Amino acid sequence: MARWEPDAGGRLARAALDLYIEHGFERTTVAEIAERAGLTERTFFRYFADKREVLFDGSSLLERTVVESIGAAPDDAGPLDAVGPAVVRAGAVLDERREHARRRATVVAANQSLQERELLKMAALTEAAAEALRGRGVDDLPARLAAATGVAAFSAAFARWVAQDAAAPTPMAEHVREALAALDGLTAASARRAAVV
Amino acid sequence: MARWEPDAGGRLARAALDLYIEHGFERTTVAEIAERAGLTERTFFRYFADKREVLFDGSSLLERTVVESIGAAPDDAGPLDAVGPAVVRAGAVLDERREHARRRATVVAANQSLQERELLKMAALTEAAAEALRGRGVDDLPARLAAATGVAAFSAAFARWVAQDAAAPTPMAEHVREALAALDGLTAASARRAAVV
DNA sequence: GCCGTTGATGTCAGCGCCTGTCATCAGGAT
DNA sequence: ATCCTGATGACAGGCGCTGACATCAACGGC
Repeated sequence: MARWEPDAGGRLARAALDLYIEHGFERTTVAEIAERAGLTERTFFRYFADKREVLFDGSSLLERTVVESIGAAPDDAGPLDAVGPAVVRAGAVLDERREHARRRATVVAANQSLQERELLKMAALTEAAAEALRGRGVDDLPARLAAATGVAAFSAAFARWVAQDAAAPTPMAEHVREALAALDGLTAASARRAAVV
Repeated sequence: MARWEPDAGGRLARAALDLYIEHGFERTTVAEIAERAGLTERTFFRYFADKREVLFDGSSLLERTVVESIGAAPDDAGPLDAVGPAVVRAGAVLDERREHARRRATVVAANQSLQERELLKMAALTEAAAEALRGRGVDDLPARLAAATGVAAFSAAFARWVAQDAAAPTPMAEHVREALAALDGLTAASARRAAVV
């Protein structure tokens, strides 16, 4: 027989999300989370670096997905052509956990310090994508910019995916494709204008 | 005669930056900052929301510059054509305070929580730019994307501006122009590829 | 000139986040 | 049987940050 109840980290993460939704992030103490999970505050901090990080367990999966997808792009694909499908695949990952992702998003949207942490995760995702592009021989500056552009499309798509309130919501992956298409439209308009002038 | 020494906020901000550089952000307490400024800890928190915010006093100036510049763009300018010059002007603002900006950047680069705050300010800048674009009649999605793209160019330029270590450094505004040019190159390559396929 | 108001600052108490350190103790290895 | 390992608990303490109240020079109306 196991000495302790299994999956302490998972129990903590679930208790935290539930309490953040019930009472709000700031009005929830780490001691309360630990108590609901049947553990102590000290143990919480052995599993998660801080009170915010408990909501960001899945971000490494997004990062892996994007990096692998960039690596799997055809050799002759340009930076943007490698990043686009990668963020679409990342969007599909969120579709698989739609309910959890949306619950989590409502909590994050209600608290500035959580938004900061989310931005840091997006920045890490951007940096990982840029590194994957450099690994394909892309120069530093275009790699940074292509990565940032792709993540911007992902983020804009995420905002709209979360905001929609339909019975049959449009999948996140589709939102990402729309954002990428809008991006194409933007640059095409700019290029046309430059050509005219 | 004034009852107190003038410019309490400025004294606090200078003391904070100096101490963050001397001892590091985490190893500096708010009480130490206040003491150096000849004030108390409680007064520090009357001027700045938290220990990090004291480094981000100038961000509202960047935001105003970008918003005004977008508003001043020709009526027929596309979203990207309005955002590009705006972030170049924002870059010029940093050039005017080069030494301060670089000292500040080294502190921020050394601490994760400061990077989070910086990302939040960049997100606020992005949102302000998007709002300015919507005010020009641009739809929500392209406004978000154009704003994010411009800020991405600004951020990439900033990273390279800070990293350079030359006697006669390239101005930030020039770095921003290069980043915008690289963006054009990226999208042009992608469009060419799309045309071939 | 008196006096009430104003506003920047000080003082104090306290909560919650987070960390370092040591103790505990069931299960596995030798 | 003994030792070791690793997850957990217990405790103390520092620091960030907040609320509440006190202080007191300057200012303005009278």
